[in-house]
Amino acid sequence: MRYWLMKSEPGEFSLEDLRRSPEGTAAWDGVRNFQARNLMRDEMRAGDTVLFYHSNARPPAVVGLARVVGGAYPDDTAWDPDSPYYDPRSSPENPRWVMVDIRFERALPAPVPLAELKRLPALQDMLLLQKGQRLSVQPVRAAEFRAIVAHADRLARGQGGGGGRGRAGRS
DNA sequence: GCCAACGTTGGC
DNA sequence: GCCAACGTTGGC
Repeated sequence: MRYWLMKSEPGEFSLEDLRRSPEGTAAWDGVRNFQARNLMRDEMRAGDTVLFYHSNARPPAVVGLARVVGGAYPDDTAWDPDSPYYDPRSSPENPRWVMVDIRFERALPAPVPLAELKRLPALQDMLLLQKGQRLSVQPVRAAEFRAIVAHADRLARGQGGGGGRGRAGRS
């Protein structure tokens, strides 16, 4: 099972929008970048876990978890002239873009803002944090995934920081 | 709103 | 194949 991070602008499609979708499931359409497409098409599998990231938000943050429902299939919004994702170079006979279905899993107990991610030593090499990096679909290492979820739990308990281990011997 | 960084396009 | 121009992403 692999881990991914997928970006969406909450004004376009938020984690809450996913939660309210039928069966909590929606097609991740509109990806128009070859590298992101190839990852969805060639690497994503049913059962993979997705970190749902709100980009262009205040603050930008990882806000929840989702599950990949199945493998990639043609993105039909590319064939719709009325769609903002229309691409005349794609056709049903020769689809250029693909999408996957993802299902809402849960909101994190607290969003983990980008600034917090940057503070965590375990995430120093995370793709999201590399300069100039802007892939909307990106692989995440298992250790990175665990660090983010653990930090969300810490933030929810109001323990904020350090990015380190929990305090020992609390009473 | 600004702008750095990046991807894509298309002329040559 | 090169590369300038352009459009987009996305944090700030």
